[in-house]
Amino acid sequence: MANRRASITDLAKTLGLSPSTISRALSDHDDVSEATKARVRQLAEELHYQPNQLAAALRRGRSNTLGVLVPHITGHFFPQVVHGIATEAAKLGFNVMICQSNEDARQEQKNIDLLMNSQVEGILVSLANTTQSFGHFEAVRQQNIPLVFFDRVVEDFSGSNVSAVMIDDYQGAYQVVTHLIEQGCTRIAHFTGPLHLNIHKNRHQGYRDALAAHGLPLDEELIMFCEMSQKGGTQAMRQLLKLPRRPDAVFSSNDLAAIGAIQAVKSARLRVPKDVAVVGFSNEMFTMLTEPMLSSVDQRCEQMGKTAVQLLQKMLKSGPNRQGPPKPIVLKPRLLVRESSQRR
Amino acid sequence: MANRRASITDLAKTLGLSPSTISRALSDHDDVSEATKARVRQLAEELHYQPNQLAAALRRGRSNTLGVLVPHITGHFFPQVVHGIATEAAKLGFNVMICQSNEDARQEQKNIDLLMNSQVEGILVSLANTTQSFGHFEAVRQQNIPLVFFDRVVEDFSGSNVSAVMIDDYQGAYQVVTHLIEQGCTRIAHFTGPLHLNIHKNRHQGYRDALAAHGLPLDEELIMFCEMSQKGGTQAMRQLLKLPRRPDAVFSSNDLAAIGAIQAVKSARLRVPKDVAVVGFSNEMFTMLTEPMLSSVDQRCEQMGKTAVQLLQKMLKSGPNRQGPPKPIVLKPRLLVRESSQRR
DNA sequence: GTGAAAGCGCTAACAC
DNA sequence: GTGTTAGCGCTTTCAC
Repeated sequence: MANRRASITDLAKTLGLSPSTISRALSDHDDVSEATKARVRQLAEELHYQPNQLAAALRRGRSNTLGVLVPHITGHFFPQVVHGIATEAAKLGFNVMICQSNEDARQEQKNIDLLMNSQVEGILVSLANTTQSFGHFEAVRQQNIPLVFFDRVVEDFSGSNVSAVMIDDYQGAYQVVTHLIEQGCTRIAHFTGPLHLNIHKNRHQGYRDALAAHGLPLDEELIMFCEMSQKGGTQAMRQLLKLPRRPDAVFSSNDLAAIGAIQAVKSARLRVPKDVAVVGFSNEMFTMLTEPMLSSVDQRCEQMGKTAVQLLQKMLKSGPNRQGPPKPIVLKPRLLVRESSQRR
Repeated sequence: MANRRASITDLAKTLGLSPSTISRALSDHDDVSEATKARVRQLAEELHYQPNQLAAALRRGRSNTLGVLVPHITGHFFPQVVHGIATEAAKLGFNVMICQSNEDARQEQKNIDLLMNSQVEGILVSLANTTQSFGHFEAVRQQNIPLVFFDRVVEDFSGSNVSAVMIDDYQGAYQVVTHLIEQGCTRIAHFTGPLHLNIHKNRHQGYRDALAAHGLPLDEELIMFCEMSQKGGTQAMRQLLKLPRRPDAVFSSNDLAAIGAIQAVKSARLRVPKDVAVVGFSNEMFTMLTEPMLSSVDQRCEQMGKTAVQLLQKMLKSGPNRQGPPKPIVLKPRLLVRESSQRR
């Protein structure tokens, strides 16, 4: 019943040729006559011959597969990056194996092993947020399997086949604040999450530096450490509006809290952006749905995936005998100015 | 330089044992002495031995890998389903290879071939919307590779190793309309996209039948064929509000248009849900962010992915000698009543 | 232009 | 308990 697949040996027997000739014909090798190629191709077609990639990969020592390890495939960011990875990988002729660490260091380790056992040719990783030690990547480095970290990277992990792609959060924040200043805002508040997370730390620093660069004073009471949810944003905004001198703008470290801020401003009968301009971060899908539409920062998720694959490809092509690994790439985020911050 | 990986043969030589013993020891086979197992394991550890899955898979004729083919990994729905698939597959010990058809029938075909060549043990597919013919699935059926369609299924494609998972759109719509009627609404409008798409057709039918079942008249002027975007929803709602007898509720076939409707109602100085109750479909992330929060229908995306994998597993375990394939599974959607439709 | 032969790394049937 | 042997399906030298 289970119609065994036709193999090269089968084709060979049927045509009275040797397996090697069949193999060569199928891969369009120069030194097979056109006539033979034609016969082979036709029979392959008829029998629905499907080359066994496993066998080919084993023989060649190349699996043609890339491994991807992400914390999860939910929310806004990772699906988009994965989409970018899958698309670029397909373009370059790679298959993609995807694993999730579920933000768990142990699963991350197991998945790294799994990917290596599956003989992937390269690995793309975004770290689980519980990962503290990096022994499991040591093995990857030792085997000289090209490794690209994206977004959540190990800063001090280098090697001849290791690279990284990140987004410049600092720069994104800096752009936001500069933009707000250009719109005439002078008391710019900042919503941030815990600063031990890089994304918040860098955005926070960009905020401070942009203020300083434009000669604006830093008012600590405008910096709100809040839960970065809609509710958190609403609460933080309510507090700010009670200040004797209330802010005329908010830069929120994510979009959710920014939306909360807009809602709080509106329910205080103030106007966005006239009384308070608001800018978020990440360019989530729903930024287009609010009234007014929320200005935000595009993190170029797909580009990140694409770039990560390209880095991998570069390492694969040049082999380990090279002047160091490709430099880490830092993507420039794009400020998207929408209604919530456009005052003139 | 490229530290070749240790192989079973290497372990065998080092320990003065035969490869088969090593293999058995590593897979914890009963008839290897504990002493030997211990020695083998220790050496394996030391040398960072990683079994070559490719070779094992080739030999066993089982790759331990499932293939997933989706139109794309963007938006709300597919990432969630893929997440469900990946999670369940990992739980059952499968790797997952993911491809995107980009809504293109030709790429779909190529990817199916690719997955088969990669010797996946089963395939999960959601059809590209351009797919008209199904020859490429014929090959899968012939090879007896278990195949599960999810969400976008081929209705009349059956086989001993083919099954499907869908969501009951009709039922979801029916629930929505029943709920609105229970809230006291009597003139319930419906926003729908083109009816040649199954999702819209079924939701539309659910709408009609629910009205009829509760003895409410069907008013064709309340059925709006509109673009299912925020803007489309706004425009459709504006038109409806101009009617002599305006509707007191809207059931939109998706969330985006529902949000548009809410905005139109609000800017007409009417209130949601008091004057017009609104319910969407799909339970997108942003339904929680609107004011009032949007009632919607949860499509149970993750559950769909999980169920699809379980169906595959069932076919794999029982083999082809069975009384027909597992029955297609139709998931019951869940109505989530939020503020936008709660009138009492 | 084609064939013979070896072997990728692993497993499993069969010996002892 | 352990070893011997063969082979999964393919590619690739080396021969002719």
